[in-house]
Amino acid sequence: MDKKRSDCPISCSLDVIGDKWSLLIIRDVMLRGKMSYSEFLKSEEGIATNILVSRLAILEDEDILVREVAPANKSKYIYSLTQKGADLMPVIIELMDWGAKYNKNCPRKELGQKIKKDKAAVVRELSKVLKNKVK
Amino acid sequence: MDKKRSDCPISCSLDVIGDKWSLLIIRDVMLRGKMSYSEFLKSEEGIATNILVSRLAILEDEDILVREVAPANKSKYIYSLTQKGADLMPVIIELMDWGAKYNKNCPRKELGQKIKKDKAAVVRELSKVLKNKVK
DNA sequence: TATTTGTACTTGCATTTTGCAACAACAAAT
DNA sequence: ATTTGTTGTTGCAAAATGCAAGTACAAATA
Repeated sequence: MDKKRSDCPISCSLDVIGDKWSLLIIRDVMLRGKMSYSEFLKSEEGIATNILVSRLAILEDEDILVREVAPANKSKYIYSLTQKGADLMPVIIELMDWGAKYNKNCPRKELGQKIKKDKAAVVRELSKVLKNKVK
Repeated sequence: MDKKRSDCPISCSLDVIGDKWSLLIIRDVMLRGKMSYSEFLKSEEGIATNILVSRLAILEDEDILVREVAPANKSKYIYSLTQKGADLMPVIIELMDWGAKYNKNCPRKELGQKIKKDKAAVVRELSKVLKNKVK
């Protein structure tokens, strides 16, 4: 890890995930069931290959993601959330809520609607789901 | 604003505040009562002057902060949160909680303890407080 | 067996952002 | 008249990002 700018917990969090890409990878794993390099590459935002490699390495190094060889295909890797990674879920949910509220071109889909109606319930349910997937 | 990478609300949020500095400025205004360029400069993370100027301009442009001439001193500016800026509070709280949970050198202070005990209450109370300060 | 496809990268280079240090404009205070 | 405080600007170096092409190697296909 880079050296920290301060001991403020917000600053510490941003030291790790304060960029335009890391949380999109987390989103893909957490909410879209994506698990591999090639799936992340396909996301509509269009991350570059070198950035993706670099971010995956950082996220693994920070114990946010875990990398394992795919059982079905030895030349494939599978990325999963750790508990630390899963604990970013509320951050993701809040970013989604704020983004949907202030961007006209971001229509709320099922999850967005549910968040607007009862955010706490969404967080509770997702927390349960993720707990069973965590590595 | 830059052009958006996608219509995903998370991606849209990160387009605006997905960097290492913006949310620290918001933190200073939201939680530390800071209101001016020179106060932001003093924060322990040590933001550079050109970055600070650039971020303040973006945050103002995005209607997250409002800049006004200080009543007491015409050569001073005062930055305040808009409702859109204040609505970032839950994001900040979640980042604080996550950062405190996973960084040993980030001891929870009063607010951190309160968040750990009853996050929803903190969000509710802060939301009330901020509503009275919003420009 | 030879070739193609899929998957996960690496490399090189241009562009953009960040970091650092010094300097500038201007009002208020001394 | 000079100093201090406040909000910047400028120049340059370093780091991060973006883009395009190439590589390594296992699995699938012909």
